[in-house]
Amino acid sequence: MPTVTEQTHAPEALDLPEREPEYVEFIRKKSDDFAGWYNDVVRKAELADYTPVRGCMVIRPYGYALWENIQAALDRMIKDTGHSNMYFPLLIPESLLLKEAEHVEGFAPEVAWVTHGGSEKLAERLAIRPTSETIIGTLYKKWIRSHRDLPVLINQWANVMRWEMRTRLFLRTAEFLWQEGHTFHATRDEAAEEVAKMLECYRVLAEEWLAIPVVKGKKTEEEKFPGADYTVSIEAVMSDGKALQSGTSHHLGQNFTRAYDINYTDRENTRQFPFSTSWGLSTRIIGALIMCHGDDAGLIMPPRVAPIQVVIVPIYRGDEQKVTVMRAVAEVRDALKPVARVHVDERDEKPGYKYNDWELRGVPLRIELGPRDVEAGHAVVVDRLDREKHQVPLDGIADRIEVMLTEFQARLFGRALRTRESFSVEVSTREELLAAFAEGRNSFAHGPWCGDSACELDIKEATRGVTIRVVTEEEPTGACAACGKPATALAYWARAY
RNA sequence: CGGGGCGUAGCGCAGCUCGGUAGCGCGCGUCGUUCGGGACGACGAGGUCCCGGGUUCAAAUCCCGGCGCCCCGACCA
Repeated sequence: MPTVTEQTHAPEALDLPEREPEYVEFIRKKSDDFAGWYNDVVRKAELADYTPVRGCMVIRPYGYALWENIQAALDRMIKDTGHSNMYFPLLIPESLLLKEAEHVEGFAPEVAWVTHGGSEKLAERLAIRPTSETIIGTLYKKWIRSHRDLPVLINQWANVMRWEMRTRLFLRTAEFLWQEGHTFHATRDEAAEEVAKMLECYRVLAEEWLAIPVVKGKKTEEEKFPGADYTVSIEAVMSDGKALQSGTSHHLGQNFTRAYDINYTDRENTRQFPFSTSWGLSTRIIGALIMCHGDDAGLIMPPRVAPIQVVIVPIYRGDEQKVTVMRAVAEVRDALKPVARVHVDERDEKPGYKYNDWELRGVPLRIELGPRDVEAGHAVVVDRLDREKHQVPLDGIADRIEVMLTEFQARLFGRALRTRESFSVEVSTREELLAAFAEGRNSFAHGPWCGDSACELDIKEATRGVTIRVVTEEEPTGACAACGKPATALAYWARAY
């Protein structure tokens, strides 16, 4: 300890820890206020913002670049599994929407209507699509004639609108972007195969691209899509312990094809109704990414979809150093281009400002390059997950960065998996199930279930909102954890977004 | 749809109780000094105080009526 006469700093500085803060807080703390933290991250990382339009957000360039990367990955999978993209109208005549009873009932409360064209009142009002089964079915009625026309495998990337009571950026907005796949098949089994195949695509997207571990399973009667025979989904656990449905795939049976009179002639020359499916994944998945991976410093982007994977922050003083440093920066940038999405931050700001800024935006790797580094022939690479600083030789830096990005992706997934495990609890009695959610606690509970809707609603009531996210094929052991009746499935209970 | 909160500079807010020149912080612009974890100084630009009525010599402030947004519940990808 320095004596008083040796002090070179303000006296109070001596009482503070030696260590510099690792980051500065510009956003609310995740542990204090999860919802506030989420909002701050979305807006300050410039993913999205509110607009003058009720419940509708603007997706800003950084957020849209992320969505485009997600889209590109999923679009590839959709095409590789034999589907073609097309585009249907935004507006759906009311009469079309009304044909499938359950479907209407499910969506009616949240449909927005167009009632006028110019100054003229329309004879029939038009719904702004909340989903497109009805318009697509109506058109395919014209095009499906023979068993030779099947299967129909199509997808569209579109916006849809649902007049939600309460909205949250990305998680629930009145207008959102998604893809909706729609297929028609000759047999129930073939449609079932399709439903499973597309859910698997969603799992791959979530786990392998977004580093979000998910549970695949079937929705209960309470939670399934209006008009579906059954719905399957991928469920992810956020870092606050709440679950988020992140992609769904529906077996529509013949419900829609009967309602819309879509039929074909089979080999035996008899009239048949095809079986249809639909499946969708929306910009909501970005909300999952944020809540799954983010920390107190902001976002953490999975490298495979990160708009910027590596950011280079040049450090220099004066023009002479600038020339030397920028030459090295250009070399590193060019070396990295073939292996990574790289960005050089040339803004006229101090390095510390840039560090915080890029951490908030979740860029996986940051390269700091200053005169000392150029001199020594290395770069300082800082990892967004643990903020460890690594000295990496400039010679062969691209190979090293490529490996680091791959490792980052795997570590991020591992971390998310551990988070989910920390909320996971196996329950076999009602007491255990209720305890898992006591006093507003969040858990991801799994245990045997009887399959009864009344039982599910009873738990929802008793816990103020806990629902069965999915049930899986796994063989249940023991009696229903909720009510003690014989179990028919293994269920996952959680509070959900 | 129930409950709560808020509309004042780009953003965050104070001022309103008790009417009298519209403020603070951040950000923004110019210049200078700075630059290895959000620097500092000087000067400067920026306002239908959500809208409409009313009271008053005078309204951001008081009264009446709208509108909008956010948060918490019920419903939902």
